[in-house]
Amino acid sequence: MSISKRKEQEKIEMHKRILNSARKIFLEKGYEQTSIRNIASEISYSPGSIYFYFKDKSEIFHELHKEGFRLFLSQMKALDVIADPYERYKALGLVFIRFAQNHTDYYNLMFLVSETGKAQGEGFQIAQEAIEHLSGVIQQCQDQGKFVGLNNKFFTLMTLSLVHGICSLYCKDRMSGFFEKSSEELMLHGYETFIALIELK
Amino acid sequence: MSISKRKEQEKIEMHKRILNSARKIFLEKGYEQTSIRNIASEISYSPGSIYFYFKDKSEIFHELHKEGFRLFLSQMKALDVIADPYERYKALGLVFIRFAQNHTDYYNLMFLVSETGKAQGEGFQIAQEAIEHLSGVIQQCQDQGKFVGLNNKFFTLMTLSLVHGICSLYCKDRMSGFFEKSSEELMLHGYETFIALIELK
DNA sequence: AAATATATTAAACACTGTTCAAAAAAAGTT
DNA sequence: AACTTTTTTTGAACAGTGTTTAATATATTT
Repeated sequence: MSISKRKEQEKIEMHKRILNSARKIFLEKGYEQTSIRNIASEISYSPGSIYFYFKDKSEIFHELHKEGFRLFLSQMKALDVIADPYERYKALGLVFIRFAQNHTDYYNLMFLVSETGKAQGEGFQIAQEAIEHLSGVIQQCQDQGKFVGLNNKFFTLMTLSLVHGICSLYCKDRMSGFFEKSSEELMLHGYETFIALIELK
Repeated sequence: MSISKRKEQEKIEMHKRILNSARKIFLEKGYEQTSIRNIASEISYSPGSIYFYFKDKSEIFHELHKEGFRLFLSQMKALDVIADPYERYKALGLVFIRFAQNHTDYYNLMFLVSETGKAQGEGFQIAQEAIEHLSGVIQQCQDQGKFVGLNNKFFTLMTLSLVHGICSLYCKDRMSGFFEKSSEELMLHGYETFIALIELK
């Protein structure tokens, strides 16, 4: 029994080792520029071996995709300590922005790389969890008389779009050069302008 | 003289023929899934010949990239007939959304495909033209007492982020499934929620 | 020790972007 | 018309890609 357990453990560790190698290269070079052969040689394995642990390249990607979302969700939920819903709402946007800044490569992997073209099935679920969290906080704001007369779901979508838009422009480097300030500053200024808009509502 | 002119004409037409083939495949399959061999075989040419007319794959892409921006800019400028700046501002967002709907593949090519990683140099310029156009319309709104006390550039960036965010989610198919409505409806509802927010400003 | 199950590999297949020497076609010159 | 030069086109080659698979090595069980 302990032998088969050890075997299982070793299989899990191999799984991890591949994922570590893949994470490093994926985050560094992006989806297309990462090859199975690169991932394998990084851990001194043959390319074929990878396929013993993963169905294909896309499955490795999805694992990291989910990983990114788990990290992201944990940073969102860390804000639960903020008592006031509206303050929490505002902080949520900043979590988004900070995540895009500190984990640009993850952000790309999670939101901007398309690979299969189709929606991500599994990772899809955890993404939805993040959205429902945001929606819940907005509901709490509305319960306190904020954003009255505005549909909760549409407002959630709008908030999401705005923050994602800022982060997308940042991650694709479409922001620098447009104005004189740094991209990091611009993200915050853009978000603050949005906050200034809803401040009265 | 007329011979060399004809030669030149033929070279231009070959250029066009390659671009037509490339456009078809690029818009259908995206950047990575389009191969030089595909483009060539579509017009019954050898792969090597493509390189007589274009430096590399990326140059073909950039040509289409610029093409998309020209189309986009023309749709923006068609709104110049709207006299009221604020009405024009609102319509500009809808142009964005409609463009993403009607030319999803162009939108992907223009804003979401990254290929080189670096900012697009040439196509960059025409993108900036679109931004300055938006900024100008916002300035006209501010001249009429709208959006007072808000920095023009930051407000431009915010508007751009919001609309681009909506379109990005749409184009990457990250919108359907979240709520019960169709993606097309959601785009409009999201934008209308934003408009409802700034209506009072 | 033999048989079985598991894990790993190298080679192969059909692709990719790109280069380049050779061939073909067209144009210019005598 | 024949010869030369230039322009255009080609197909093979190179180094790379994801993936499959038959052969091999390792480890476990009998």
